[in-house]
Amino acid sequence: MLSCTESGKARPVIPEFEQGKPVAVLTAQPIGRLLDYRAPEGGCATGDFVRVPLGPRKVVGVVWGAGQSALDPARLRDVICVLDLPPMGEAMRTFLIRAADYTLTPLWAMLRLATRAPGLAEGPVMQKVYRRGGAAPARLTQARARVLDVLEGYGGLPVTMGELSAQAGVSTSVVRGLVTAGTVLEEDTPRDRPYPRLDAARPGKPLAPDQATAAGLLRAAVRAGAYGTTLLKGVTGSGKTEVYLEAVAECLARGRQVLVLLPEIALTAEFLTRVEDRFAARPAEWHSGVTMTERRRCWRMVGQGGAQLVVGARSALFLPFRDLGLIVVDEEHDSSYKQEDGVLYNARDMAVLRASLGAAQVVLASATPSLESWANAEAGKYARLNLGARFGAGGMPRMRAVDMRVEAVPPGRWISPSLERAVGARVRAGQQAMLFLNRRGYAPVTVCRACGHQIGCSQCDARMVEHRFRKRLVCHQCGENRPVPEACPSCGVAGKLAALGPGVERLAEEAAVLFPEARLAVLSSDIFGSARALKAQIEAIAAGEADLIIGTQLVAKGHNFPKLTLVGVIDADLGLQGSDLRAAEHTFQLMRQVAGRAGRGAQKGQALLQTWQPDHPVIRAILTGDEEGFWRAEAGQRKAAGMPPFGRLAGIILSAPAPETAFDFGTALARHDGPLRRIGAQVFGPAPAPIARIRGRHRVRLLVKVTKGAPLQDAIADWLAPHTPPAGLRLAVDIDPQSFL
DNA sequence: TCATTTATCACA
DNA sequence: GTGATAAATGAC
Repeated sequence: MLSCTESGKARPVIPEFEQGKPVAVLTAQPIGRLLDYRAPEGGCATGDFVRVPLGPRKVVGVVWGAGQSALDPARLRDVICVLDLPPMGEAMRTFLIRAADYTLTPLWAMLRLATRAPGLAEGPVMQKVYRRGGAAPARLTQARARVLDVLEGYGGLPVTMGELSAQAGVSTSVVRGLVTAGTVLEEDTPRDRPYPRLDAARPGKPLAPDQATAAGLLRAAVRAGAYGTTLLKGVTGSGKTEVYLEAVAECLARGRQVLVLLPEIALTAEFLTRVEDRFAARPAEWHSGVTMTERRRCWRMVGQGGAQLVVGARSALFLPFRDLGLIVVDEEHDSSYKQEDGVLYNARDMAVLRASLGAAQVVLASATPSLESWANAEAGKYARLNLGARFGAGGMPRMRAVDMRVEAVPPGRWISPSLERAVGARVRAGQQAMLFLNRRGYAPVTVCRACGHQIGCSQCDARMVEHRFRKRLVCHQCGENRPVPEACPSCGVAGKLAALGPGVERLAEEAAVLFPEARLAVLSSDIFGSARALKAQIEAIAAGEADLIIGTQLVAKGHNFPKLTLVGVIDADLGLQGSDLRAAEHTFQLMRQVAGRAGRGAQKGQALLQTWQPDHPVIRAILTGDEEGFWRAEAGQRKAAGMPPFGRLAGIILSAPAPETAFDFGTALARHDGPLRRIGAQVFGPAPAPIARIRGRHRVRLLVKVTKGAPLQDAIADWLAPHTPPAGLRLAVDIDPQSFL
């Protein structure tokens, strides 16, 4: 049904824009301006979702204000109708405008993020449901009795035809017959049903004293009903989740909505169960994995107030919340909060923006906060709460470096004798051990021993990584893959290709030889086809169905393995190398998290870090656990260099099929840097972007660096405005880039 | 985004 | 000139 339905919702008697008056409409189409239409019958108002004609098509838009075009109003086309959706409020419109300005993204692209749900233009879809009626059946056959039994089991709740007939094991005609007889009632209900109420009054788990204090402060902040951001820092296992669930409870009790952002879909399942335990019902879910129907339900219910709590990925920030009182950003340091394709935004920063416009609270939770958040807390912009105590006898694991310079590790092997002994001991004692290596596949490099050629990707500049499990060479940048060749593609000599360096698959091979009696489990994102398979594997491991876990990055994220007592980091130096300023921060966070996996149960955990540079400041900070010292040292270095968070950066990424196109345009931009110099900004580049070639497109990057507080976005807009990119060249501005040289 | 218009090019 | 195809354009 395509009609714009009337749900009988009362519209004001005198509309803001009466029929025929010109109104400006924003659509999600790539048009750099608002389009004017005439208000429809019954009029419309600012914020209304409308359906408008655009060329030969009909699209969804939002009334943005009074018409402004110089066109003769009589020649404007009519708004087709006002959609039966709650209008977009002032706060949400401001949020979209401010987010667009901040990220230098066109407003229409922001609206697209905010309307990414199917069937917005459609009226509520109805569904037939059945329940027990009054009249007794004239004839009670066996089949009919089974239907009534099933209905009895639902205790008066309505059931769908599909469910009813399947459960009773009868055909639909049996139910039909009962409907005609009046024994079963048929009713229409909207398909998009509200989510079950969460019981905010339900008491939570008992809290340790420091948890209770933190929870109390968060509750008070929520109760105040004003904007504020709190950095909730607590080591792994310190009970951060319980603490912020108290703030969630407070917010729900006050009748305001809550959004909890998680960095990974894989983490939602576990979190949903925790919410169910705490509030006796499951919340709404929003991420790329949910079905279209569920998406529509979620979007609509969030807007109507039929969803109190949404658990989701970063894009959930753009849902049409009616009254959002609290946003929790869990694992706030996680780099996946930064969208790196399409609209470039950082969900953590956008959460703060949205909250500040809607008098909401933000809780940034992490064991290893980002330097940005740490600095904001130091500067007094964010409140800061620390959770120290840790449940169980564990405590933070004992950490020790394994100095690879003195260990005798034969070539082609990566597990040092010290680590081997430690793992062997744990496995024999019936405990779990984990080997961590942040490299997927079998070997990162495949080289020809005859000519020295390294097999690279034909589309990117990356090297192809051998995946022996899949018997293919895979490019980790673009996903291109092909079978492992017999002969070298460069010199044609057969049988001389050799795998260099370790990947998790190869590590698993080595471990299988060293610990033949141990049950191995390899956790790598590319081995599992689906999130469900991965989840099943994680649960099996947690239940103790493996002795030795070998994993990548994936294992560092919030999974709980109670029997795990030893973590061995194969190459702690990975990530320290290279000139990325954030490398130290990332390594620190990753190692601390991995180490935090060990000993969450009753056993004391241990972490061994294999390193070639045990004196490196980051490694030392990890080992001594001197976090504050690490942050302070890192902050000092950044400050001295004028780098984020003490200075600001923007990346300009130019991509084109031919490298010269991008380079020439970049050079032209760099030469005309007047608007940037006016605010004291410097331009660096053009240089090949961190990923210099993706899917056949060459990427070049310029970096703009400026002191904090300068009007960076305005200057960049002025700077870019006079330059028209040549055909085939794409330009993207990345404010606050995640990685910089 | 997408349908339509306009420019471009190889070839007769 | 013809037709096919690629690039450019405008949408109220």
